[in-house]
Amino acid sequence: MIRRIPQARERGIPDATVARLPLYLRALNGLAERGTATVSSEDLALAAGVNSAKLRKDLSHLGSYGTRGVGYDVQYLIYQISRELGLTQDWAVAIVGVGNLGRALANYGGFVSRGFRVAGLLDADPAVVGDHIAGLTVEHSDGLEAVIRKRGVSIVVIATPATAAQQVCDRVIAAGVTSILNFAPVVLTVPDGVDVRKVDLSIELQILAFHEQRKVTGGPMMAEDWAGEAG
Amino acid sequence: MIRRIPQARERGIPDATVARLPLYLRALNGLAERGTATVSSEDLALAAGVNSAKLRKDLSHLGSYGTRGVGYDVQYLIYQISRELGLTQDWAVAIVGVGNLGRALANYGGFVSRGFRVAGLLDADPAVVGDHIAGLTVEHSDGLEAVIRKRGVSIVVIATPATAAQQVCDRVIAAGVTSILNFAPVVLTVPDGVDVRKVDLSIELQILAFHEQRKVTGGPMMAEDWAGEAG
DNA sequence: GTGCCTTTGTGAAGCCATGCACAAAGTCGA
DNA sequence: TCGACTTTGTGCATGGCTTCACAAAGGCAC
Ligand SMILES: NC(=O)c1ccc[n+]([C@@H]2O[C@H](COP(=O)([O-])OP(=O)(O)OC[C@H]3O[C@@H](n4cnc5c(N)ncnc54)[C@H](O)[C@@H]3O)[C@@H](O)[C@H]2O)c1
Ligand SMILES: NC(=O)c1ccc[n+]([C@@H]2O[C@H](COP(=O)([O-])OP(=O)(O)OC[C@H]3O[C@@H](n4cnc5c(N)ncnc54)[C@H](O)[C@@H]3O)[C@@H](O)[C@H]2O)c1
Repeated sequence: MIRRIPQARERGIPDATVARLPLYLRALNGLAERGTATVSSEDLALAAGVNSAKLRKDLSHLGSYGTRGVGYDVQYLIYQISRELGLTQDWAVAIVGVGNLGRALANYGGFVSRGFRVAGLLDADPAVVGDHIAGLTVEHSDGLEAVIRKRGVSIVVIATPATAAQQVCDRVIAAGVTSILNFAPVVLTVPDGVDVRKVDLSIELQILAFHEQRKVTGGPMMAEDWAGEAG
Repeated sequence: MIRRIPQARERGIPDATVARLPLYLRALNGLAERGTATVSSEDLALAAGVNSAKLRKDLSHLGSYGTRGVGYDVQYLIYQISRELGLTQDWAVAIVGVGNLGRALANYGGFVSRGFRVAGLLDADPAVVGDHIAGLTVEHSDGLEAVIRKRGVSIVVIATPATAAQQVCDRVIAAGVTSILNFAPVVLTVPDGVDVRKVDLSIELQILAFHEQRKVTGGPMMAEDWAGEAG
């Protein structure tokens, strides 16, 4: 469940816009690497895979950073979006649950390059505790609260089995964390002010299957034949 | 974008509804495991973390499967949603790119339990080819098209580096695949009729960082109105 | 400076999703 | 059988998001 953050309206940036800013940032970084100095909304929209009017409206929420007749300065826009997203500062992230998925995340370099620093790996399994992964040592989740407080962890990634997720969630919130990324297939219950985002790969596959089924058969199998089966 | 022709029949289920059906299904399975026979929209909505009116409207798109005064039959609703999502049939999935993430996905049991069968693991690295993971042998991605055709793969998961993603995408589409789940941080260009869903963990973290920053400082660092807020 | 050309920023319209509120429909006990 | 009670299914209002279309703004050539 994703709770709405009332504060997001303080500067009036719609949630839909915030969700696209990282997309623009990625496209801009690609342009910067190729040495592009300025880019029009049309070209940037193409690179980001969105409508150009939508892109302009999104960017207008941050300020008037474009030049009419020219476009946007790539470097300047990268900075402005990064600042708006809070990527100009360093975020300490802890990963709880170092199984298949937790290891993949720990080894992933794409986080660090975006200002996210993995500051702790925690697991409840003694067989896993002590493992060295990506330069870190897995610690026992008994020390979860201590790790969060001592290392200034502000974002926690939950990659435990579903049965442990709510318990872990409660503990990290009690320790002061208000931003959680949840991979466990369970609806987390959290108090107001805590932001939970979820990633459920199984749901994505199911959505694909829905559309795939429609392409092949035009709908659920034998839809009409089943109409009278209820009751 | 895919344009749908509205039929006289209620075959047009809104995307927002489709995206929630797996959520309901998960909640229903939890209820079924605990032996619950019927459930009201209120209770099911609570378990799924949505508004009850929204849940009823979503379910109404599938048909009138509830009983007024009683609620919904758990087993029957599980079947109806599964059928609508196409989970009553078996989907063969191939994972391309067997690195950190690809391995985690291959080892994950949550796919198989929902009707998705991993039918192939493919990688371009000879050092990886031949590895045994979750009962499968990693094959060379040269044989991508053959694997897709021979094993009836209809959904492909791309877990390669970003630089290889578009190329892999083009190949699987040429081989007839029209459903792709992409983990690489790039915008894939595909022809009409091909569905691409993306999962970008980095984007999720950036969205969390945006909200986290607002909680802590009230906005981006060095905001123009910073001085005026003192006092 | 002047005029032309490109591109931004945004008003306005349309679309879709959400959630309230309630009549209709069905259950259940007497 | 009947009436009280519960819960569904949905009409409708509200609000947010998307897209179009264009005036205003700025660069550039001369
Ligand atoms: N692997 C995938 O591709 C994938 C895909 C979708 C969803 N998921 C979900 O992500 C989660 C993790 O998946 P996985 O494949 O890594 O599972 P896993 O079993 O390999 O790893 C889970 C880890 O969490 C640890 N753990 C258990 N309870 C804990 C606790 N209370 N505190 C700290 N650590 C604890 C376990 O010791 C284990 O190391 C699961 O909820 C799974 O459903 C995984
Ligand atoms: N690991 C994570 O947690 C994570 C998180 C977010 C995004 N991603 C993205 O997911 C993708 C995979 O991440 P990873 O950590 O597993 O990377 P990885 O480097 O560990 O694995 C990539 C694999 O793809 C293979 N490969 C390369 N080119 C190929 C080709 N043309 N055909 C087939 N296979 C090919 C490589 O041999 C390698 O085994 C990347 O795009 C990454 O940005 C990963």
